[in-house]
Amino acid sequence: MLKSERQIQIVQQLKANGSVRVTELARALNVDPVTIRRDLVWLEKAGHLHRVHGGAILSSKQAIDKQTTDPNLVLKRRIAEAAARFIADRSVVFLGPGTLTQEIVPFLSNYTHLTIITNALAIAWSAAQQRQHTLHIIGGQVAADFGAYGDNEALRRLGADMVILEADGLDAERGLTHDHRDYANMARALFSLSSQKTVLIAPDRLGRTGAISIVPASEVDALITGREAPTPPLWDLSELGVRVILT
Amino acid sequence: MLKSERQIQIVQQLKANGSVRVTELARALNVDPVTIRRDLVWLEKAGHLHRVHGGAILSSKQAIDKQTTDPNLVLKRRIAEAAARFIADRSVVFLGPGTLTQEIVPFLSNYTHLTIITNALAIAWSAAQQRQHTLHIIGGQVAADFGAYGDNEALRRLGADMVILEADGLDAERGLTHDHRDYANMARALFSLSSQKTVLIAPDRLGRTGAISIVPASEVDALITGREAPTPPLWDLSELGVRVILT
DNA sequence: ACCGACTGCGCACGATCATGCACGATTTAC
DNA sequence: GTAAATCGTGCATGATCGTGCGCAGTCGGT
Repeated sequence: MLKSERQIQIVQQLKANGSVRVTELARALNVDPVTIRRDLVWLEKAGHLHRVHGGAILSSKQAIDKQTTDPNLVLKRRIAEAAARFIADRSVVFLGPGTLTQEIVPFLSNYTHLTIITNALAIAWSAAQQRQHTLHIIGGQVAADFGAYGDNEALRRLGADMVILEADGLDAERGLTHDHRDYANMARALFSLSSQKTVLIAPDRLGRTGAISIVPASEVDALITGREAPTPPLWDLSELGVRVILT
Repeated sequence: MLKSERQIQIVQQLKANGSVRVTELARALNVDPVTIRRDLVWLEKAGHLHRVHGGAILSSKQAIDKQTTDPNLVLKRRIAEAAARFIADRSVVFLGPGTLTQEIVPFLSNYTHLTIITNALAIAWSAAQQRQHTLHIIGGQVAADFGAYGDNEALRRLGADMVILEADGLDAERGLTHDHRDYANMARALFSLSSQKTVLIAPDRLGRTGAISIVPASEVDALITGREAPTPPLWDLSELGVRVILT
């Protein structure tokens, strides 16, 4: 059994019962208790549970999570976790606004130090809870709809090892697209921050064309999406030099 | 049963019945009374209940507990509400970082429209929940200790009808002071945003002198503090042209 | 194909924690 | 005032935890 599969099992059982025990999990999943403990340590850092002696219980934040009735949250977390693994420790990373990128933040608590730059208020707020990192915010007017802001002038002196953005569409002809004009313009400017451009996209948006073009598909270095993605567009993208990560 | 589960059970039963008895809990949860007692000790330290002979009852603080753990919050809210009344509707207001200024935000929900500028992450986050206002953020590196940031260059093109900051000390000789050097320097720059400078200060800090000077007392236009403030320094300040509001 | 770096996992060991029992001190009830 | 209930605390014991170490599988590069 894969580590990630096992951890999903743990979280599921936790949500079903409200608590889990190390010994029971070890017996049920047929692994050593120490492995379960390591899983719990990881899951606690990611904010999925609260560890106690003998097992783990739902974290207080988790209770709120149940309220957010986003059915895609599991998928979003999956993509976000894959994106987090893509980030090198001690590097400088830019996180753009969006619900997908936002889910990356909890997975960054395991890193010893990162320099996080963002223009998304929600990301800044959650990243600020992790004290070990350096956080930079790009100022400007906060847009009511996607809670981000952008002051193009403020970007000029900034750079990053990698830029992570999300998009509404990606196909070989029209390239990376978004349905919102302001977002597309901002994304275009943000991509100039780094030569390493990583894009998160929901699997059902692949092959779809959004309203406004951002950049040609060939400029995207890495694409992270779910394994439900349809194969035809993936082929085209790989030929354009886009590294595709399915998760 | 996990220790934490048992404690949750205890708290739930306590909230349901208003009181719990050690012997009953011990029998119901199938553990030794001494274990229950230890749980109660722990829960009392955590503020969840109040121990009495034979069991435990709801702590009197319990009702207030939902609101806060900060004993000064009532005072802070009082000062913040007075400050909010000072803000004119449809105006441009700058809110500096701090726990006092932060409490202003909830009182702004009744205004039809404000333009809020801030460099405090916590304030930005809570202000963003009120969609009717325009929110500007000043970018820069987020300081770990007071969660604010400041890029002096970004301030140049900004202006506001009023600036609201808080301070650690204010007296006639040394003027407005703060214990934190970075905050003091930032506050000095922020005051340049507006000719209307309003300062919030805890009443026990009046007449006290903080580590670093910000501006002379005469530059402060309005001072908002609690009615517990000692009279001697207030007199001096009034003579310097500072409008003093007690609440 | 080979090989070094990396990762996941199990085992072992000393440290820590949770719990029950015992016994003297304290409180409560009548 | 006295007896019973309850409490605090030291101690023993078993369960659980943290961590160093070694082994096996994986992956990218030569």
